[in-house]
Amino acid sequence: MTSPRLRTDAAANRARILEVARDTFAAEGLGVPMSEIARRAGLGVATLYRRFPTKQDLVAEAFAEQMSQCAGMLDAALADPDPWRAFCRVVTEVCAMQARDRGFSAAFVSAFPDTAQFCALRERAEQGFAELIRRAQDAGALRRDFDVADLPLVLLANGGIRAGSPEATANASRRLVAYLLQSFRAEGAAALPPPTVIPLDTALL
Amino acid sequence: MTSPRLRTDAAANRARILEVARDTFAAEGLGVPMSEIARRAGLGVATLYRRFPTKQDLVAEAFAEQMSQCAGMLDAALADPDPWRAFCRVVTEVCAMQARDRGFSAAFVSAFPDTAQFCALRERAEQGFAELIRRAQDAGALRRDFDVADLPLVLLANGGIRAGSPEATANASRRLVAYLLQSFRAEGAAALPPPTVIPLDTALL
DNA sequence: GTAGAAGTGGAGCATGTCCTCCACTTCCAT
DNA sequence: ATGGAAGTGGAGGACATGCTCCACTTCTAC
Repeated sequence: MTSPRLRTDAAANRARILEVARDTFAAEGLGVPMSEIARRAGLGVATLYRRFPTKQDLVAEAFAEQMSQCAGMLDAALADPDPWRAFCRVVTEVCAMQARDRGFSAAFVSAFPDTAQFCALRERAEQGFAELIRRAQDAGALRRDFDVADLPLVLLANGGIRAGSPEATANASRRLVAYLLQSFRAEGAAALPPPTVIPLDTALL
Repeated sequence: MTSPRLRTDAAANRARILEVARDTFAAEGLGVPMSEIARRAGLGVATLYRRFPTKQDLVAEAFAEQMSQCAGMLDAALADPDPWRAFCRVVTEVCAMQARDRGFSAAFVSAFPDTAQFCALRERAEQGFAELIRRAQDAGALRRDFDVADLPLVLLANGGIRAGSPEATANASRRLVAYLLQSFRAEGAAALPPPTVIPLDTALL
């Protein structure tokens, strides 16, 4: 991939850029200008663009780690013998991650429009989550009319939560997720309007 | 207020601007440039700025109607003898409005930072909603740990819902609200993380 | 040490948005 | 009808942001 190895100083700079980008995007969202990232990394803009030809590229690499972290969470949940707990864990953890990282969901749609790698990851996530749903429903814990499309719904809703401080946001998100998980239980389930497929690309501004 | 009355043609233009602005903001959000609004109204930008010195002013006036519509919904709900139905109605209707209008929630925080009129309206809405909560809780329909701060939470979450078409958005929003209302019922209420006060100004981008 | 490839910085281009300026046009009281 | 206040349009100033160009610096293989 990165065939010709970078000079040592360049490699260090590249790493610093990514580190700064991760922190900054997490704290302030994807709206931060490239020049600001460059400034914080103590570099010129040109350097930044030499490593990451476009802002999307930078965002994509900056969030790659969290991407696989998500996949890891799913695998862990799939290994859990208790289906309801597994389901809750995934929803809770993904939402917590989203609440922690301001740019996370935006990165999802803005940075990986249709790279093969991303599509594969998404495909796997969908199938894994569908499996979790099936198990939890078969165990009688999750309501029968819960739909795969309800996960994007939860993520969209959770993505809307933005309180003042990071802590406040995290708290608010936790409470929302707790509410939602209670309504996902099979017990008192009353009728619902039908689910809606949500096209990911138009979902987030 | 508008002491020196406008010339008839100017008044007509002003009205047209507001009409166009309402439609455009509702359909495409507040991101639409002023020049675009002017173009659609068949006017120059200067005219627009003469009537509404700043974009905020235009937004504020464009959404004033919906503002009072909200107040009306609250009054209607307060007149409802069934506390739970009243509570559900307010949540459902406000969320539906928000889902219908892309600029609605953004307008709330961006356009009325601290005009006296707006503060008064908000104050009244908060007190009215608190009253609805109290009644529904006293009737044993609404869970005891539901907090006033949960309304902003719902609005924030609902504001995050953006599917492709207006219809899809409306559907998705309806489903989310249905889920939430079920978890707000007193019956199966399990423990929740504590509520968080949400500073409105920082809430929406 | 040194040549030259690799890397760098900052000015600056292109674009988009809010808003202002001012020469021109339109309405209305007389 | 007409003078002048009220209204208007579009160019363009100010600013922000993604990205490029190119003269200059730094590293590293020899």
